[in-house]
Order: sequence, then structure tokens, then C-alpha cells
Amino acid sequence: MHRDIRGSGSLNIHLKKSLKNSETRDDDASLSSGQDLLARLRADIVKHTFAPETKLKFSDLTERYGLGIGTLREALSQLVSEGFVTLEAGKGFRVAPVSRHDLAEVTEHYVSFEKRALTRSIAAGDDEWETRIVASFHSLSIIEDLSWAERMRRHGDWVDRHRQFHEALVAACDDRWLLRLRSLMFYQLERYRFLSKMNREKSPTRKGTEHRAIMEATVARDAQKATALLERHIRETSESILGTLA
Amino acid sequence: MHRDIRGSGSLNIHLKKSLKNSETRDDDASLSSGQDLLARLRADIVKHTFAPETKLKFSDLTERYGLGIGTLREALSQLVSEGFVTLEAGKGFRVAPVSRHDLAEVTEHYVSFEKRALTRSIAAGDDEWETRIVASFHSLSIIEDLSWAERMRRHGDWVDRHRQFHEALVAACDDRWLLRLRSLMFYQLERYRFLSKMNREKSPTRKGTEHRAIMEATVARDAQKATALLERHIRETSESILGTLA
DNA sequence: GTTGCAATAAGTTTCGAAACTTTTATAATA
DNA sequence: TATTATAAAAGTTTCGAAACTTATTGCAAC
Repeated sequence: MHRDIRGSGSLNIHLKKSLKNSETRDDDASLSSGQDLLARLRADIVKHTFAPETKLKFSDLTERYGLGIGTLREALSQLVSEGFVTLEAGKGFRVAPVSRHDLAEVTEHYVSFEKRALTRSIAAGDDEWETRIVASFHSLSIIEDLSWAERMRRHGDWVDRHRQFHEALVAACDDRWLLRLRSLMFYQLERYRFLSKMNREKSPTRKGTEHRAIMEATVARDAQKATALLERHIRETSESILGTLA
Repeated sequence: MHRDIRGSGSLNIHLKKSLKNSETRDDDASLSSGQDLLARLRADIVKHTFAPETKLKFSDLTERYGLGIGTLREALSQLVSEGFVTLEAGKGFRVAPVSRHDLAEVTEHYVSFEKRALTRSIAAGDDEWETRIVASFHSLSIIEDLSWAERMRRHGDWVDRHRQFHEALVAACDDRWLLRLRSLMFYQLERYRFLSKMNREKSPTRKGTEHRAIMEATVARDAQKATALLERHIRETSESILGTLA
């Protein structure tokens, strides 16, 4: 029943300063170890490293991330606000559950946000915006053109580039709250995407074609066409996920 | 009428160690002193106890709320996710700024959410839902029918009852994420409402009339009319606030 | 005056121990 | 065997101090 936790407890040496003096590349990441913990935790939940409804015990988390309880609580609290984690007083944190109903809701809101954001983005985007879209599409297509096995191996990269592509599309939208809400729903949907990816792989080439079509319509400033393609793209993905959720 | 938010009232938890026991009524919130800190902090920001862009120093906050640094950080982190607070690495927390542009965005999203939530609520609401609306409207109208001076004095109560009324309207909506997003925008708007209240008071009687009309149309299950009234109600309020924001 | 640079103060971030709660295991009783 | 009481374990929540960062002050040198 009980596992490895006790055994390694005595070797809890924190080596906070050990990395400090390396002058090689001192990014601004050093002063916000709590901020990237948030990203790491969210990524691990999205990737189902922690399955839905898993209890998130501090004894496990401190070991995994090498950070203190307070820091972890802070990050988990933010994930509660984002809807990835639930908190029951006195019982601690859990990964939020998934359900077909929840997926349906998230999909509807995401479609609504993304379409509006794309329309505004197309209206306001400049050359730099266009260029970033083309670049991020290319970066994504490199992975999507790979063989099945290779694509599976680099799935983590695909997720990052897929997110970057969709972010690039809407980057010129000037409605800050719309972007914020869109981002919220995007991450929720990403968790469901992983769920489906774990079960079976869909026709992969079509996805690449869809992304290209969306990219081209966007760069051509055809908001009507771009949003229609985008909506179908999102809905088809969600419906295929719904199939895997018994 | 009944507070069905926490269905289970089975928690009998005794007081914590060193609470000032002047409280005759013992709520079940005592287990999570961190959770009601979140509500208190949010309320203080909404009420402009902390003005926009105010620095939120821990030395001040620990004294004001009588809680430790860790607990405060946790609550502030959640408010960052909700958009009430900003965090700059190494510089600490600040109350999020306000602007006309931000208000315009928040208003649009809130209108969109509230209209859809009300429509769904009207379609699904039962007798209990109806009754709660009538009750919360009455509770609100008691304050709105008061004289100007008295209304000002009890403005804190008005805010609570106003929120409860609007929550009652949409309570039967079955889209959890829609309610969540609506709530997010509602609180944002509430901060702007306070901003306007501090400057000058609008025609007060009309507001009461508007609330009554919304209530009646909702109870009559006239979604078309109710949402139209609601939209105008929200937009007029926001526009009057826009006037005060130079 | 003002620019540069320590030294100091003020404030933030992180951590782990202590207090408290829930759960599990053990014992006692019928 | 089943039930309840009691003790131990596991886990959570809170707090304050230590480590670290940023802002301020003081003081030369120009």
C-alpha cells in the first residue's frame, strides 16, 4: 500500500543556491520560481501526468517539483481559479474531474471566443502579425508532416506549437478580456485533447490541411472563411474526443 | 429563498484556537480562514478600500487581516487569476488598474454572458427558482425604496442584495462555465459600479423600476423581454459610469 | 549640482516546522 | 461478528523567520 515516500524523506537537501553563480545564461526566470511552477503544474495536469480527480498530496508534490509547501499551495490556488483543480476545505486539492457535459460547454465557449478574437485580429493585424502566423504554422507543420510514430514521440512539441499557432492567429485582437477568456478555455480544451490522443490517433493529415486552410484564409483577411474553417476545426476535434469519453 | 449553494449543512466544526469569541453565530466557514480571506480581500478591492494600482504590502495586510504572509499570498494569487490584482516578479502585488477601455470590454462580455444565462435559466427554472427571484427582488427593493441618505448609509447591503438578485435570476442555468464566466465579469463590473457610486448618485427610482420589470418578465418566462430589459439595464449603468471616468 | 557607488533599509519570496483535521489502524465490548 | 471507542498515522493549513531582491539614503568624486 504505502510506497516510496518515507524512504527518501531524509535526503531532503534543498540546493537553492547551487545554480546561482553560473553566469552562462541568467534568464529572468530566477526570480519567479513560483510562476513557472504554475505553468509546470498546469502542463502536468493537461498532459494527464495527474489524471482527473487525482489527489494532489503535498508530500508527492514537494518531491516532484523540489519546492516548498507554501509555494505549491500558491500555484494550486491559481489553478483552482482556472478550473483545473478543486479544493475541499480540510481535504486538500484534487485534479478537477472531466465529463462529456463539461467538454461540451468548454467547446461552445471556446468556439465563441476564438471566432470573435480571430475576426478582430484579422481586422487589426499588421505585417508582423501575419508573419508570426506563417512562421508558427510552418513550425507546427514540420511535426504534422512526420510519420505517425515520430509524431507520437514528439507530441509534447506538437502541443506547444499547436498552442503557439492558435495564439498567433488571435494575437492582434485588442480585447484583452476576450483573449484572457479564450486562453482559459483553450487550456481546458487542451486537457481533453490529450485525453483523446492517449486513446487513438485520428486521421492526422487532415488536421494539417485544416491548419493550412485556416492560416491561408486568415492571411488573406477573409474573416468569414477563416472563422468558418476554425469553427469546424474545433467542433470536429471535440466531437472526436466525445467519442472516446464513454 | 433558501441558500442552496452549499447543500450540505452537516459540518459541525468548532472554533479555532484564538478567535475573538464575540461572534455569537458560528458559521461553517471557520475551517477555511484562507477561503473567506479571499472573499474579504476581493470585497475590499471592489469597494475601493484599496484603490486601483495601490501597492498591496504584506506588512499592511497582515495587520489588517490578522493572518500570515503565506495565507495572504495564496488569496492574492487567486485574485491575480480573477484579474483584480497584478503581480510583478520581485515587486509584489498591486490592485489592478481601471480604465474606460477595460470597462467597455467587461460590459460587453457581461451582457453577453448574462443574457445567455438568463435565457437558459428561464427555460429550465422551477418553482423554487422563481420564488428565490421574487424574494431577492423584494429584499433589494426594501433598500432601493429608502431615502437617498439612508440608501447611501446602507450601500454595503445594497451591493450584497443586488448581487444576490442577479445571481437568483440566472441560478437555474445549467451551463456551469457560463455561470462561472458571468460571475467573473460581474465582480469586475461591481468594482466600476462602486467607482461611480462614490462620485454621484443617479436617478435611483428608475433602477428600482428596472429591476422590477426584469423580475416580472423573468417570472413570466418572457425571455425575449427579460433579456432586452436586462441588456438595457446593464448598458445604461455602464454608460453612466463611463461618464464619471475622465 | 549631479553622478556614481556603497551601505542600509524596506519589501518580497521561499521554506519547513508546528498546530490542527481527517483517515486509518487497533483495541475493547457486547 | 459487528460496533464503537481510542490511539496512531497521514495529511492539510497556517505562520513566522531566513534568504533574497529592490528601493532609499549617505557620501565622495567630479
